[in-house]
Amino acid sequence: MNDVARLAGVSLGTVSHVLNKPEIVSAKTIARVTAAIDELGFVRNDAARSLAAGRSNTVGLILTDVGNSLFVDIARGAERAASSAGRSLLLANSDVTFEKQESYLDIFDEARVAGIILAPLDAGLDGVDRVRRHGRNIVLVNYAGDRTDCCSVVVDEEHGGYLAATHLMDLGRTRLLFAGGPSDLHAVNARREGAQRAVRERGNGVTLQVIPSRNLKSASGRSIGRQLLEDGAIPDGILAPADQLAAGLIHELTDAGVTVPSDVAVIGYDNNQFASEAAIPMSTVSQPGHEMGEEALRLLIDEIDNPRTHEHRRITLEPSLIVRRSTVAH
Amino acid sequence: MNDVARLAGVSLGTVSHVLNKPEIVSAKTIARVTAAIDELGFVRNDAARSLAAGRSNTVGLILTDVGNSLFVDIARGAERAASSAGRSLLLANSDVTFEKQESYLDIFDEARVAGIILAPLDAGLDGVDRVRRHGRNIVLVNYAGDRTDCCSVVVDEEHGGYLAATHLMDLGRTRLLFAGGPSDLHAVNARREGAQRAVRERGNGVTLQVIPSRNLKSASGRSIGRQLLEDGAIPDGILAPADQLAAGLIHELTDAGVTVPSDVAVIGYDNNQFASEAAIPMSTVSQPGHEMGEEALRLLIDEIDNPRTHEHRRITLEPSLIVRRSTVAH
DNA sequence: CTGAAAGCGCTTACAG
DNA sequence: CTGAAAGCGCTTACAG
Repeated sequence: MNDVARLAGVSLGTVSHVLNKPEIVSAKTIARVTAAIDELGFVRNDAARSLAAGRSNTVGLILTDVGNSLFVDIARGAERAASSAGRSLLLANSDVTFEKQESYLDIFDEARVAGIILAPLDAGLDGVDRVRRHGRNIVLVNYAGDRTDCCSVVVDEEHGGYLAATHLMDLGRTRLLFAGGPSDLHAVNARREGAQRAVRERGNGVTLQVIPSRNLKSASGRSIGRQLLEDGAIPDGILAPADQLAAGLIHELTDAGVTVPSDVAVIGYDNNQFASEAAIPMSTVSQPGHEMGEEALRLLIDEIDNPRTHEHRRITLEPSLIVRRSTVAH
Repeated sequence: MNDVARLAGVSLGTVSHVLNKPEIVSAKTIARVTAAIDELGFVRNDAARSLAAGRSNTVGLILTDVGNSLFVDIARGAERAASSAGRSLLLANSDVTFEKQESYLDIFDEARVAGIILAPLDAGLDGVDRVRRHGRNIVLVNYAGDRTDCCSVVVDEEHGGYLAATHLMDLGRTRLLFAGGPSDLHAVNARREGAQRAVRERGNGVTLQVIPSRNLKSASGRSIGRQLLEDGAIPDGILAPADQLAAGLIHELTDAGVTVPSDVAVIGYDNNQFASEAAIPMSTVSQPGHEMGEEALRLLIDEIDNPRTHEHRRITLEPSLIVRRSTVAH
């Protein structure tokens, strides 16, 4: 920057002003300085800038699982909102690992980013406190426990379960199964409760069985499918709290000659990319990932820009039903 | 850090030494300093550290498309290698957009990261030059054009096409189709050439037709499928240069009553996550994403740590064939 | 093994 | 509108 100032024949401070507050600099000076910048190929040192300014321009986003397209959508939404707010967005993947989540929180904390958006694991929100004590702004997305001391963007998981169960009952299914999911996962519980409420409200002799599983992966779906086949008691409607799990289930059942959707209608959750690509395109409950990312970033920017007046709030978005051939033949 | 020094009763420099070169500090001092750090909840300011040290500890990775699980694998591999090298890895998603790729290069450049791993678009490698002129270390992954002035990790795409075609011929297929892909994409061309070489070497009256498409998405596969059905000339073996495209193709054909694999065997490319989850699990050519990420990070670290002795090289990894039910019924 | 001091490259009141 | 100068929080020779 010194070189730029010398070449342009102005002082250091003026170059800085051109970069940060061009509106207070004369057009002529701006032209001279930008010409010098181009000639020298100058790139501002962001470390020095952050240090001197006491704040950074970048925002960090920690995702639970980039293998799940929901989080990719969140990232895209956040990225769009960030670039229209003139901020850069850096990503980190905690890969469903608590230690990595904590480690990335610390990395962003050390980097003195302007703020952090965290899609947290159920495992614990301790890191959030640690980072907030250092004055870091943080917004939670996708899961927020019962925290009200920071902003969050969540989806009404209970309603998602309700939508799925209602859909199956509308199709005349009466022997329902909520298949899979660890029972210590908040989202899974909420989705199950929504399904149970739908069945309760509808009454009419509809039953809802529940079979938990260790995780939400395809293999869990397969093993539940095997179990159903062994017991010989196949339900006529299945709700799975994850598309992957639903895919494994469909797989196992159709391999054994069970027909989807006529024998059993199956609905997943998350509207993952592959849900529409499967040979039997999958009905699912879709979460508005883009919107989640955008809203989260907007809340964060508000907190950064208006530290005084900012009020923490929780935005709850609604999931939507997507009907494909795993529940309704065409 | 000043507060830490005061509380521990040592000088600033000593605190810094405890953090960076504990081996030259006495055990007693280390204990006192770490106690003070814990008590104060001190977190080192990375901007100041980078500025003073003249280098950063973090490495940036720019991915083409986090929606493609190949890139997620690359990120995981790089992440693992980074953490075992004591570096932090920050991700950015260029989302198959040239402007975003360039913008993230600049962001990492401004941040003075220790190095950048770029999975570049075919569109152009100009940004690479710009960033290298600023002394930034950069390693290319997945595609490198003909650059030899920086390290790169690529996969033998031609061999992948060869593997796929050979597999189909081994199954006795004689009327092959290389389906889809824009012909200006390097990877697509290389895969097609590999397939053509396999057919040429094998001879034996095997034919290989080529139908290009605008992109590699599922919809392109569907439209090629429709075209084949209209023409009434269904090949008995299809190679697609992307799993998504293959999925669309399989979809369209099976909907019309064509049986996969008995009527036509279909093989995709990339071993995306959904390839194994599909109702007809898909044969595909797998690229060693984890290894690509690890090797790229290793090359980068070598360049960072040994600026004098480092020699640029290109590592070419081999793809492998994964056989599933879209080519071989069980 | 420890401390004092210069310096990294910027930003930002402040004075003019 | 522009310039001179202090200071952001560290690292790192250097001296002891």
